[in-house]
Amino acid sequence: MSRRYDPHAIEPKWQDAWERDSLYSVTEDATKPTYYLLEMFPYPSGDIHMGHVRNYTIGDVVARHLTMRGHQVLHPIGWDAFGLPAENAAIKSNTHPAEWTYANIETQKASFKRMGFSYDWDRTVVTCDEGYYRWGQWIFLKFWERGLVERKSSPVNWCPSCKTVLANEQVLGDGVCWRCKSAVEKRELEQWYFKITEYADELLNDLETLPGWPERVKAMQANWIGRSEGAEVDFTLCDADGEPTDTTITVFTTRPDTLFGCTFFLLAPEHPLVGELVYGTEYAAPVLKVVEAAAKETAVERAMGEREKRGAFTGRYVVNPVNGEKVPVWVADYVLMEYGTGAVMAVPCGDQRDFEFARTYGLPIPPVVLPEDDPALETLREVRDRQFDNVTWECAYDGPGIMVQSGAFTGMPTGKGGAGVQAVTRWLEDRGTGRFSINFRLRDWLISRQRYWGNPIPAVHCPACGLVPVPETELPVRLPRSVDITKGETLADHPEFYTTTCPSCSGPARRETDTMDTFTCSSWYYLRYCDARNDEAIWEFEKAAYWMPVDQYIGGIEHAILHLLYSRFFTKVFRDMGLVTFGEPFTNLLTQGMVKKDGEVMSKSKGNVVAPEDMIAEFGADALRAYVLFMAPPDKDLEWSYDGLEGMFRWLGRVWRLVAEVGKETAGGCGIAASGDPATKNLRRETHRVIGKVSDDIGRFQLNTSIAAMMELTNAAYDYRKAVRDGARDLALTREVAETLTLLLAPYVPHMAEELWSEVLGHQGSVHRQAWPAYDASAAAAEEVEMAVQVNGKVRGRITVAADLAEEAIMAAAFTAVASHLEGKEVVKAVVVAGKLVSVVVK
RNA sequence: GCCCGGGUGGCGGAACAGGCAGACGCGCCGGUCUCAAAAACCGGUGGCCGCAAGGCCGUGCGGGUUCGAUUCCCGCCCCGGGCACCA
Repeated sequence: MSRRYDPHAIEPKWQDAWERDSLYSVTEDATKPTYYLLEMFPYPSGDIHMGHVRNYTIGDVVARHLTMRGHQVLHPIGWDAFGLPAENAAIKSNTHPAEWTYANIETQKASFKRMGFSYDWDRTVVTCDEGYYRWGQWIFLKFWERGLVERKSSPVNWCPSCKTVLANEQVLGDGVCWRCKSAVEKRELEQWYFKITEYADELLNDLETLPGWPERVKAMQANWIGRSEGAEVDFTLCDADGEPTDTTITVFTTRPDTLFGCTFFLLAPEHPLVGELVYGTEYAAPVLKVVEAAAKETAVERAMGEREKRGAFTGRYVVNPVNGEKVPVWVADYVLMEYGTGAVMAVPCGDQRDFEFARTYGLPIPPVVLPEDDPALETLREVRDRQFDNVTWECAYDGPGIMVQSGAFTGMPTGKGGAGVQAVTRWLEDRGTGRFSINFRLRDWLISRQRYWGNPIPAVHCPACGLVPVPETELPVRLPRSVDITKGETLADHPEFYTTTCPSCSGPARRETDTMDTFTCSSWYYLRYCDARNDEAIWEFEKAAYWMPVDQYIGGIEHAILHLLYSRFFTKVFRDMGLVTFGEPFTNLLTQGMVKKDGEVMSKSKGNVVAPEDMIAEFGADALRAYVLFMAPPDKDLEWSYDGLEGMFRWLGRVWRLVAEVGKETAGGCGIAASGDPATKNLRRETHRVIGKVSDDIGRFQLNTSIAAMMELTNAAYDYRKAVRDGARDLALTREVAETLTLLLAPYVPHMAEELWSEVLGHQGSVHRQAWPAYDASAAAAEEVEMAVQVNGKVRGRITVAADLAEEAIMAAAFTAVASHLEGKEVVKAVVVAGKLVSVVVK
């Protein structure tokens, strides 16, 4: 054993030993409580960065801790290995995406082992392995059987840089691609969809069943799903002469109570009726100008939010079902085809956008809802028919109020979800011209991608039979290796791939050449870990039932919607298929903060990257692990500091020397000791206080304070050595403290703890197979406590009293301690807070 | 505009349930050892006043509740993130 702490000597040694002994492989064991701890699996980008180090270290500490606590802990890892970066890298370096990907996986795997992570390597999944992606295709077929797959044409997001379409979730708020950040364009294309909207209600409602998720993430998902209650209202379209036709146009509104204030009607520029309405009329030119301007607009421009509204009159009218009034139909660029029906009833007095539009184009703004304190209410309260056509307001009013100029509903209180809303909806339902309705912002998930390095969609286009699923028995549809991505080829360039016969009629047919969104691969990997090597089924029901749901999931906030929403959707479908019995995959979620340098995220372009490898080379993996945990609570961002890492290494050196000295001291046995002196008592108490603190803190993910507590125990042990000279020490206690500290440290600095346990303290068997130190509350309890004495809120003295002293006696001692401050004053009140302080109020 | 976070020493951060603000670490200052340095160790370290004992101020700002507020309530300011022409 070397005298100094030398991580470079001990870390690789133990990493090899753990691998040799398969120390972290687990199987189902009905006698133990289970715990499934999962960190989001990485994309194999090559080198690991500090974000990985932090994410996986947090998980590793918790996994190791729970194992020592007697749990059967599933702690797997794998690679989210399909995706565009592999294609881009392949083009750059003239290799094949597969080669690049598998080489990177090896590099990353080596880095993870070098960090000492306790993964069950036998369960590794790699999503681009045939044995994995075939089950992804199987899922696609099962979804299809259940009516959850659809191929349809609609306006979609197109990333010109990635040369593929994107799902709505994959376009960031400012209208750019989530991966490459280039501006996304709109294109009308036929694509494959998963009908996630069928689960919209459940995805929203079940958020309430997830108390272990951060509020922030739940709020973001709820926001994204965007449920609105309201009504559908049918407006009858008039012909060119203004006579009603058989055609109705339906709108969705959250405020049917304001229908009487509808003075114009709007269609989205992309609305299919627009061309037909203006064809061959004098209105065609100005309307088409608006349509074309909107079409040219990029998603970035659209995402800018409220801008100048543009529109044009179509020359046509619709009939308002509540009052039979004919209102003009306009095309307006602020109406979205993607939301609701692409048509809107405009109520300028109650909607700010309609208000601005009306002011721009000189359309009337009659008031239909007035706030209780509006002076105009007096004259309008009883007025059923429209008398006032134009408010003088500066902006629309959408708050609660009284309905006016609203026929039979006049005088009724109303507002969002108010009585008026319900009354008008019922009225419409009775006449068949409207109905209660719920609308979601969430759109179906566009899953097809026009790229090579992904999971092929198992479908065939047959000229006779249409779209035909590939039979289950023919899975997998293999992704051919021969595609030359460096020439920009995709599956659509490979006749040997797409030429096929129809599974239904055996006639010539064309295989689908799109691949699936990589988010489909990551939506079920956590289930596959439960039975990763199964070739007969996606997983064995009992094995998934044994481990799932994931007890603790750890990953980045960037997946607050994307991966986490998709996975929840998949799990609900699996439940409906009978593959699992639960509807939520992740019971608890921790979103870890970013690692920053100089206040900014580490990135190559900013040139502020700190390479984990360099830090390991200098201080070892253990110091790096402990450091990233110590510098901030896991969910907060942390600011990297080299000096801080050095300080961590220093502390580990101190622990090393302490345990080494104790090891030497107690090598020949602990003999008799049992001194009852205060220093010894104090150290014993401190030891148990720290056991309690570290145990609690891990449970709360306060890993930074748990390390601080271990530092305090180290300091206390050194204080004891200073206070009690060689030969006089309680060796049994000294040994107990050293062993306790080693056990507490084991999850954090697994190599050092292993070396101390076996080589320095001379135990048999891995420290990681030992039981977590037992916390003894009575041992941690102090016999005497120091209490502060406050006079009028200021600390004026201190008393040290027996912990169980009666309140009157404490009070008496306190009065004595602050006698000078009480002189000549009258005590008005005195409060004793056990173990903390005495508060005296004087006059 | 709406919804979440957050604002505490020179820095990262503590304070679990309203109870002594600043744990722990970094940095800095002083010291021991050394020819010197590194390492290690010892002591100090919120601000102001004071030789000292001690006193006053102090958790973004302004109020409030309370014996007592970083913590609870009301009203603001600033920073970060998410969503946003969603009818």
